[in-house]
Formats: sequence, C-alpha cells, structure tokens
Amino acid sequence: MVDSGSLHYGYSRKQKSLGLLCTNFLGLYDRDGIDTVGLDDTASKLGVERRRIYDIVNVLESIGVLARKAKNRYSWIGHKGIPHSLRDLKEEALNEKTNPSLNAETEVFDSEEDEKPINLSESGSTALPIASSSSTSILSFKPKTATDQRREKSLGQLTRNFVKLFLVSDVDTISLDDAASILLGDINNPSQMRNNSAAKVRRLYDIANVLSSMNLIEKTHQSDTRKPAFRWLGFNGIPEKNTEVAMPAKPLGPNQFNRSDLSSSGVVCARPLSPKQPMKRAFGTDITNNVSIKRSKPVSSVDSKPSKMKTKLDELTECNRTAERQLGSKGHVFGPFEPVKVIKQEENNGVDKRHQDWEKWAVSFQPRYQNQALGDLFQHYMEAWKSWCIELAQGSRSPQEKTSTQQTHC
DNA sequence: ACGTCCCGCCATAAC
DNA sequence: GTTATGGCGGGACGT
Repeated sequence: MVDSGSLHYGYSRKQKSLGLLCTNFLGLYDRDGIDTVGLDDTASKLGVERRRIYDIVNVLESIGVLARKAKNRYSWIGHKGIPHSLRDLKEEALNEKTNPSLNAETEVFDSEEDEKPINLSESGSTALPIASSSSTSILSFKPKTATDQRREKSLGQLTRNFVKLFLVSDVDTISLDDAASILLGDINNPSQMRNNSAAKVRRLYDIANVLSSMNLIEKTHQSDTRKPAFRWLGFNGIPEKNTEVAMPAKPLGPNQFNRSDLSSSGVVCARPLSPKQPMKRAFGTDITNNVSIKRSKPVSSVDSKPSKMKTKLDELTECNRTAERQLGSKGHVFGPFEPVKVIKQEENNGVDKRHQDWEKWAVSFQPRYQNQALGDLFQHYMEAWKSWCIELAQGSRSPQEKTSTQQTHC
C-alpha cells in the first residue's frame, strides 16, 4: 500500500543527505578567493535551514577546513588545513595516550567499579591499542560542569575523538558499534552505555557522512561480521605528494577525492580529484537538492501542530524577505533552488545571455510543490523575475514571453 | 525488521 | 530581552 505521506512527490532522502550537502558546501567555497563563510548566506545558497549548516561547519571546523571567526562567521581554510589539523589531533591523542592526565577534554577512566573496559577484539574488531591495552582510554569521559559536559558531547568534539580513534590506532576499520561505544557510551555507567550508544549513534552517522564526503573515511562493513564499519582513507602513510595519478584504494566514485596531499606527519588529506573536473553531482546540478521539499510528515491541510504551522509561515516570510533583499540589491532573485551553474554563467556572459539562460531555465523547470506556501513562494519569485526582466528590457530590449514562465504547479 | 539519518524542537549560550 | 548555537531523539526513508 502506498502511503501518500511517505512517498511525497519529488522527495528523495539522498538528495537531502548531510554528505551531499557537505559536497555542495565544498562546491560553494572550495575555490580561490574565498575568505569567509557566513552561515546565513550559506544556508540560503544551499537552500537548507541553518541547523544543517551547523552540523557541517562543526565537523569541518574539527578537521581544520573552517575556523570560527565570529558569530555567524567562519573563515575558510580549505583542504590545506586538514593535514595540520590531523597532525595536531594525532599529537594530542598520542600525548593523551602516553600521559592521560594531560587530557584536557577527558578524564581517565578508572575501572575501579569493575566495569568492563571496551575491548574491540571481543566485539569482532581488530583490537585498538588505545582501547584494549589498558583500563585507561583517551576517549573516556567524565563530565565536569554542565558547560563542559555539553561541549564534550558536541559534534565537533565527537568528530575529533572519532578521528583520533583512527590516528592513534593501527587499524583502519572500526565497526559502528565499537565507535559508538567508545565515543558515545557513558563509560562510567556501562549499564546505560549500550542504550546511550544506540540512541546517539545517529551523531556518528552525521559525522561519517561529512567525513565521507571529504573522502577521509568511507562507510564499509567488517569482512567477518558484516557489521557496518568505518574505514579511514585519509591516512595511509605513503607519501603521494601532489600526484594527480595517485592510486586510490578503490575506484573513485562520484564526489570522491584523490588522496594526494601528505603532511610531514604522514597524514594524508583528501582534496578534489581536479579543480577543473566537474563532480558528477556537483553543486547545483541537481536542482531538486536545493528545493525545500520536506520529508513527509503527514501534512494535513490543517496542521495539528500550531508551532509547525508557525515555522512554515516564518520560513515563507523569511524567504520572501530574502527575495526582497536580493531584489533590492541585485535586481534579481535566487530562491532556495538557486542553481550555481547559472550563477557562474552569469559571471561570464553578458546580460543578454543571462536573460536567455534564466528564461530557458524558468521554462524548463517547473517544480511541483505539495506545499501551497512553496508554490506561493515560487510564484513570488517568478513575479520578481518578471519585474527584473521588465527592468532589463527597459535598459536593453523588450522581454520575450515572460508570462510563459509563470506556469507553476502548486 | 532493521539500518540509516533527516528534521526540527527546544535547551542553552551568547549577545 | 533577543538571537545564535547545537544536543537530541522521533520517526520517515532505504535496504
């Protein structure tokens, strides 16, 4: 039986994945001349809510791709920041391993309560020295203040610990279960650890998706147990300095990177196969990705949750404000489905060409919205676009067949 | 059935 | 007070 709620027209989970969003994020900023990254700007360009941007920047910050400058603002460091960051993480992890008291973020786990230290070999993984060799672990937590506690549970900290896990161990694959247990379990309370891990393993997926899109790790399965696992790709210890032809461990898939940067610490970082080579699903090529098609919760015409209704209205209002701002400043409007490729053409070609491109795009792209608000929004954009055409025509030539672009499906 | 993880609520931090 | 941040887990989607 097909549930209309679960098969919303045009909704694809993959198109909304954090990994793809991260790829798009990189597509947006991973180029020369990028200095700062604004969260609002990013969110609107990628057509997602701010919340998702936080997820990405927190992970990227942890691996040195971004650095927080101020509220709402990050400085872009790019892939070149990864080796340094990984080196630091590795040193930090090694220091913590040899002298756990140095661990600023975590405290030594003392197994005095007879609680079972995590032993990866028991659970099917190759043993991780850091976890199995003693009762202490660099990844053991004992929360301090509420703020510390919050910070320690942050996605950023979790990312750093996750990466450390690979950097100081001599295995390159860690099962999801083990990673979750080590990183997320309340090690002082193993009775809750499993539940805790199970509940929070979602965070690992978030991190893994971002790191995967950076090609630092890949999701895989353990050969013996078939349990889901993560394999570290970013570290292989083999210098491949700046060789575009460096052999990857496996054929590169779409959006994957060539491992060809190696730091002095033996840390390899991912970078794009080639700056010029378009990725198969480069940002903006999949226009649906930037359309705010929500996963379907049963959206009845009368929303039973007033707060959600309010959110949608707020969203619409905010989109309209954005549109108006853009109208005011640039004379044209990009919505949540802003196609970057078009923007690039815009930069290269004259106004006339831009006009034609937009007209073609607008005619060919007729999104179908389940949501009346989105339909209205699109209508609003089309009207804004139309008025821009009129302005343009006054300055050059008369607009052609603009009304044809207003055939929207709502 | 279970693995994956999007989504957005809401607590907390920052201003 | 408002706004920014992000922990968290419900539940939808994918296999």
